Amino acid sequence: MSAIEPALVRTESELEHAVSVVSQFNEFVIDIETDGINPRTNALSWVGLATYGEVFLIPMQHRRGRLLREERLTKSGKPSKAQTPPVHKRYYGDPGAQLMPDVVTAAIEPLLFGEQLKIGHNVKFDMLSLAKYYGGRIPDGPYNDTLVMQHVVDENRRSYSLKDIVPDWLRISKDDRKGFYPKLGKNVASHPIDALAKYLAKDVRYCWLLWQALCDWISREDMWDVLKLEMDLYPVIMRMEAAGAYVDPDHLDEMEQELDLQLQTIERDAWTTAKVRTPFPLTNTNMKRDLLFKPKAEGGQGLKPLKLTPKRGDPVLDQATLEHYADKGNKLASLFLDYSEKQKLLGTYVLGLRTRMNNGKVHTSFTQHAAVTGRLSSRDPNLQNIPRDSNVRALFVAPPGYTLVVADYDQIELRVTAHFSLDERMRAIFEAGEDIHAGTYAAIVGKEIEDVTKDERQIGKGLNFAVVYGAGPPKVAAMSGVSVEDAKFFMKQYYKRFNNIEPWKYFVLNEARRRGSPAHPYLQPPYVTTLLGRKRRLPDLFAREYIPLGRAERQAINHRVQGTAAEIMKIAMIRVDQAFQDTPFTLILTVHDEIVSICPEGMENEAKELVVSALSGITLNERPIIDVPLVVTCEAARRWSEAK
DNA sequence: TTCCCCTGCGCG
DNA sequence: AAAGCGCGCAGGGGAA
Repeated sequence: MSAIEPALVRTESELEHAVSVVSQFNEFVIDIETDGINPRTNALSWVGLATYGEVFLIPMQHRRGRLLREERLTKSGKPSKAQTPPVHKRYYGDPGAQLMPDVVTAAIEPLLFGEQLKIGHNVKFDMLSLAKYYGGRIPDGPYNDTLVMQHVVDENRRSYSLKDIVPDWLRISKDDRKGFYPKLGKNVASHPIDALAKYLAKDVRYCWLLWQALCDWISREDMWDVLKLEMDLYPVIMRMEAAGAYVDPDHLDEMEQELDLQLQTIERDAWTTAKVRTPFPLTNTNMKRDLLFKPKAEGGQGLKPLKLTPKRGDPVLDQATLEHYADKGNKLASLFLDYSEKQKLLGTYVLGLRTRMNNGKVHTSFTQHAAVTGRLSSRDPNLQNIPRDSNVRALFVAPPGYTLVVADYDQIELRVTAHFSLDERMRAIFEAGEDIHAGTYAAIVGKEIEDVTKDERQIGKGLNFAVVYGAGPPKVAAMSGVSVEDAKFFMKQYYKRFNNIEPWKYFVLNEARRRGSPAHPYLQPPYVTTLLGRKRRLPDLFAREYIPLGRAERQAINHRVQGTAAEIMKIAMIRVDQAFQDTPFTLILTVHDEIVSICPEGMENEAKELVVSALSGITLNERPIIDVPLVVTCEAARRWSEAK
């Protein structure tokens, strides 16, 4: 490929030209640079655009021109001729004429808010950052995110950064990669304007080429339905991230103080127990190690290390070790354990939330490229693993004047299983609207569902988990509270009674293997699909050893079920978003089989009705999406913890 | 200092 | 014979 000559857009007429060229095409790549990673607070510093054969780079208020001269200083401050003195001073030229961000954002508005396809690598970040310049308006679709596209065609990659993907596409050898995509520091403003232009030109140009290659590949893989769902969901996710989740600030303060106090108490208690003269923080691992494992004569507890670190031979201080000695009655070990538990609650959830708060809200990122099955994931902060029975969930509240509306699917994965397996007995339980776990137990022992006890229902639950996750007798036994022998018996009965489940599993696995080539398990891997055709490629379905083989088989079955459930929820989210247009209702969170919205106080019933019908009335080709009823529970609550 | 891997634990 | 899927984050430990 020929070298890219970055044409900098510095004047209004150049800007007008750039926009008019880009607007002639149906699609374009956009990539922006900012001074920070928080889209709600960062400032725009560069816009890069690419389309058929064209690249435009628009710097704004970039202060460093070309690098004129480097001065190397010794520590004493004197100029030095030595080869690599540690301190540099650099002199830069005039960066030249540039446009103001307001002028640029106004000019590109028709590109963003028009009908053209907007392409970018994680373009969500760019749009959320730009929304500030349009009074918070987030450009609606159509979008193509090359990050999501890459994940659709190859879900098993470790990295999805442009820097790692593009060289694969262009077949750049390992040795040439460093020079091919030079690493620029995070701080955009610190680089000379020409260096940054060169870098950004590569980014937008390669993103454009990547998009073209990915379009072909998605066609080849026949996965446009999957991509369409992801890209229809894209603006919905952006709106959710922008809306954010409200956190009760007073409650957060209270919890922080309470945990602080508890930590201090534990710390003081530990100092007394250890009989130390000088207080030390209970985060100090070396100190804790000494106190537990040094002989009593040296002020320690004289415990025997359970295992040692491989390199230095220090005693390991992990949870298992601490628990071992805490169980034996060592007070210090149990105090250390208590401390780390509270520390985790305080650090991960309380302070973790606090540092990410913005005007009373936290704005998570939902990623579409993290889960191999196609589930969404949530990060920075992760709002999908908030503890259920601690007080943390109660921190999430509706804003003043609003109520939370929380809806979730009942047993969606088992309903999907019933749909795919065509198991009549399993479907009958759902058709009759009965409790699946109790119904499962009743079916295998042949008793009435009304007579199933709580303990027996637990056995049914364990068996149902075993179906979806592929758990073996020991796990089923542990979950059901029965012996391994009994678990084996129940499982055997289960597959006898629900007699289509096992054949269905074998069918899915055989179908997957037929799609692959045993001779080339990586070039042409076996794969399983979801309802819409999302693939999970599993080379290990051809493994000869039973551990990886067994794992791959469990992953295969689980993919079809979990991935399809995820698709149903994604369609539901799009429908909720549509139903919420021109209403005061807002979708704010999703946790796999649950969605959380807010609505003005007093409008709960209307909101609930919209949500329930959006979730339960999903069709595909004018038929219900699965042949098993979708049951939704929905309730209004002041705090997230108060729902269900 | 920064990055990577591992373990443990929170959720569905 | 043995057999739990999918995530993200914090902390420990080691490598660069």
